[in-house]
Amino acid sequence: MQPNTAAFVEKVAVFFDAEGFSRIAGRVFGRLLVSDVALSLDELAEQLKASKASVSTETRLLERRGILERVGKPGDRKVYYQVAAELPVRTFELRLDRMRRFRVLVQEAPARAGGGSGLVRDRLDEMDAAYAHMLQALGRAVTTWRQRPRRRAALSS
Amino acid sequence: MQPNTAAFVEKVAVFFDAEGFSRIAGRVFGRLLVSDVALSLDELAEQLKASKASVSTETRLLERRGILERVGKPGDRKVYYQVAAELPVRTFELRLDRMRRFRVLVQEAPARAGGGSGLVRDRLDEMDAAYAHMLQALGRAVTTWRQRPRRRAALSS
DNA sequence: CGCGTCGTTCAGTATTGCCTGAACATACTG
DNA sequence: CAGTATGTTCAGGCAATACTGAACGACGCG
Repeated sequence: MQPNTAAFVEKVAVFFDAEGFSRIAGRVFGRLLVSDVALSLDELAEQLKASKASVSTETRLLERRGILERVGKPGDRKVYYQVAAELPVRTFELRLDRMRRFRVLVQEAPARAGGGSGLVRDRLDEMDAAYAHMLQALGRAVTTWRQRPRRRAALSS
Repeated sequence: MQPNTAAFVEKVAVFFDAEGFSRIAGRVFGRLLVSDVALSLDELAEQLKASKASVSTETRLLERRGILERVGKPGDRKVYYQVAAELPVRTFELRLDRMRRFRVLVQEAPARAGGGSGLVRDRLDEMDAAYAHMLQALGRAVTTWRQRPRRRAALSS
């Protein structure tokens, strides 16, 4: 692996770290982001200097979140990982999910659910309205991106 | 502090935890979110059963991020904290920042900066375009929210 | 000035959770 | 069916860091 690539991978790793992921998860993602071929567990473990155990755990986590995909090769028992086809959309949906989860937290706040009125109530209502506004805008943006006009793409099937 | 409130505070705390903040930072924010008066360091420390040292550190962190505000009371030397006035806007701006930071990471990826072409290059270009699209939409949404028509608000000065 | 109040800083501890090696499960191969 | 390759799970070590108590500094008041 080129030193340039290694540096990039590490940057992605610290970013993921700050986002609540493990560092190895970030390395795996970063590595696959700049790979033009799918990589096996062993390849990832070796290139990232991490144990196969960690790589196995983290790849499955990332796969569950729709960030990675497993692919097979004919006549090969190994599992290969690559970045998800709809990666950008997927990452935005993950962000949307986080926002939605926080919104329900606000909605279920006792000061709000319990009726009543006052400063706190108003504040929470405003938060909720703001989240409604932003979530709608974000959802629409994802949709328009999905439907964006594309250059003639290579057929994949 | 009511048990309901304590439960809410704790929920916010675990959410913040997952977002990379410390748990106490989450507790402070959660508590202030449902308080109709600004709270002092000592009050926060006591109610959250945390040391004044931690609360001091975390409040200053949250203040630096524009999530909290310090306010004073006439004839009182203490510092009181409350949730920022423009809280919703601020939280979205923080999310925007994170996205922007990741975008520059992608833009500076060696496989992209180094010219060339191919699958990886296309993927990174697509990521960048997607981020451009989403960031623009988000920025617009924040603006429209800022300019939203409001009910007659109580004058604050 | 001296004293009490308040906030910050810092070294040390405790806890969390990341990461790993080794054992285990499963599936293929000859 | 034995042997091998591959992926997963798990207990334990270890590094990072969250949190605290105590010392410190600053400020205002009498």
